[in-house]
Amino acid sequence: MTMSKPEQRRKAPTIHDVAREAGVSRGTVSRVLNGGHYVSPSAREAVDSAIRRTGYVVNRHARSLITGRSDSVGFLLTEPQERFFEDPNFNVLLRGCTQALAAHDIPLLLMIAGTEDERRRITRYITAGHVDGVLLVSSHSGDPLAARLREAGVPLVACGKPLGQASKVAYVAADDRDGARDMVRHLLSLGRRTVGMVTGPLDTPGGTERLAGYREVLAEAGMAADDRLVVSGDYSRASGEAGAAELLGRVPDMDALFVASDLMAQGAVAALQRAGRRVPEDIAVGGFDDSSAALGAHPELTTIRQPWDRISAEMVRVLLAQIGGEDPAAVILPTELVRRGSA
Amino acid sequence: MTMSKPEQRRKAPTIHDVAREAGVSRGTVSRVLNGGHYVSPSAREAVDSAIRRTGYVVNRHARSLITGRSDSVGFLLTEPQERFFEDPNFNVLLRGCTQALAAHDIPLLLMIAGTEDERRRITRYITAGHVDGVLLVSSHSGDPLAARLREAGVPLVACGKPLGQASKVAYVAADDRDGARDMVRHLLSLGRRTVGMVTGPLDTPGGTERLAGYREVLAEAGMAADDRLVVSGDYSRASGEAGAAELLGRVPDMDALFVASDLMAQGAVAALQRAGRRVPEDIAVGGFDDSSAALGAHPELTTIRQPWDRISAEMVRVLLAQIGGEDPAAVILPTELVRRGSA
DNA sequence: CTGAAAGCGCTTACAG
DNA sequence: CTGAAAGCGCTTACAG
Repeated sequence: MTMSKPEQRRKAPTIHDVAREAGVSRGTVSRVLNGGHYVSPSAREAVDSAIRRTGYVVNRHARSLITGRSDSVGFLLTEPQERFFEDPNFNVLLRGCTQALAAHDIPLLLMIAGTEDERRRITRYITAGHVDGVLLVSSHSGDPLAARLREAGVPLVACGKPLGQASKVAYVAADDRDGARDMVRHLLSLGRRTVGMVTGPLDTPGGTERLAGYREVLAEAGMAADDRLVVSGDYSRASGEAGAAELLGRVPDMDALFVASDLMAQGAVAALQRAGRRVPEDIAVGGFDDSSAALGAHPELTTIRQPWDRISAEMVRVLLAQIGGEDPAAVILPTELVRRGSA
Repeated sequence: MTMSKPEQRRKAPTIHDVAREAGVSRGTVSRVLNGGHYVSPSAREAVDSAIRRTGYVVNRHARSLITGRSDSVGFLLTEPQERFFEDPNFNVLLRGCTQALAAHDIPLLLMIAGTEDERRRITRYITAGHVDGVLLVSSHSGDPLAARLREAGVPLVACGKPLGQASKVAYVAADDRDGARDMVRHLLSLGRRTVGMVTGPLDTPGGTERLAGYREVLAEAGMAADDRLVVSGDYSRASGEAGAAELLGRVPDMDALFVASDLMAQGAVAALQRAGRRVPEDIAVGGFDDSSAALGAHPELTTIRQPWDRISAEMVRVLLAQIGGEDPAAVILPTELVRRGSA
């Protein structure tokens, strides 16, 4: 009559077992669990030891039921999924947020809102209080979800400045404009004089700000703005290829190209090489992100590093602060030029 | 005296409000919520309507407290993180699992166990019952986490066959060996005669099975096994580059190369080209995965498609079945040859 | 500093 | 089919 199955999940010890073991009341155990205020050193010690002996782990459901908090956070993706999941930045951000939350013992719930149906379901889930706050990844403006969640009073922090929003949404972003300036200055410092650009989507901050930085530096340098040198992409590799080919057709003597993401730049390099141009000899190419795509290009990309580790850490910090009652805040982080083979 | 802040989170309606509104008892509302058994049509209708009017959403914490289930699932990554987050397959798998679970209204908790500390914390969290089951992504054998969770009786399904485990672990995998056979046959059908291979890590099923398939086909074709033609990688792009360079040094007249992942194959193509070889004219290259890395290579990779959509859907199905009391099951899914420019 | 007690919002036998 | 009641495991005023 031995058990042949894997060990049954035994009934877990409760606060009651710990209290009995420690010779105190359940209230005292709870106080120890919640910061140890108003507990004598001896009681605290007895409880700590009883917790170790019993292997007690708090039942989060019971706790949440009474506190009204879930002690969990949602990571919400509202971009059309294909693009984001193709984007190497996404992984870094997701990992960073997961680990920053883990340090606070807070689980991350991954939510993907691609369709209107999913948006509805997720909105209901979130506003029902199943998460305490939301890390929002959605670079496009006019996202209805952000507005709905704001109205419902859900603590929220966006990755990148939400363009269309009332200014009250907290966000964390790299300094896109400054990064773009650094890259274009670098291209000019190489002696290049005809600098094209493939932008990101112009309804995103990365799209408009990086373009603005590009224009500022050209203006500083006394170069006339030339719209033929600018084309828009959508952050996909394919749009980088198409954009570079288009520009080459318009301005064959272009000798430098600033591409607003590494993945697009990877595509751009391939298109330029296919057209017989050598990178960087004939045309220097600068990317943006310093994502893994920068190493997948040949030559490897000179690019602008976005500090994703810090971005994710700050997103979590700002969100937890809001959950704790502080006001929304905006955080802008500096970028850095990374030189490799392409420019 | 108007409110200037975003709308306060009002107190959510409870089952009690619904009962009052519908003119029934709380027990009846609960029965409607849990499948509607033993409820008269009229009562059910009254409850449904009351739920709509009040905007009631069940409080999952209260439910979980009594049912003992969390109605959530963990997605656990135990690979050293760098490699996985570099792997484009990961995104597809994670998205697929999230969406398959969402269809059941079950949230996915993302867990990353890179260090021993994290492993301990996560084990405690899971065995405390905070998730009902675990989707495990860990290609290496001898992962202590899988064993610990099995012993604790936690429903579990692995992505890929767990090599070192007792046979009792459920898993879902593509048919690695068969896919490798298809690729090598394809290379031979092109008239190539000196076929090298860069394998995956040999403590993973993808590593050993794809190598076994390669050897089988060469043996079938009556070709002598030649260890100089085989080198091991670790699924990183860099290891693909190094592997291809190494093989070229050993066997300069190699005219085909099978690489056990697209990301490694991307690196291999770059290394071959750097060595002055044309792909596919001088040397045909076949990858494995049909991940986004296949499109990032130039030429684009001929590869073996792993059916990630089906893999993730099956992982979720098998896990939910286990949570529902069924025995662990293994599912093997067929692969498919995808022809592109590299072979 | 500590204990006894109320209560969070549900589900589920138990009677009827 | 339905209601009244117990109870899941916690936290938090309230007295002392």
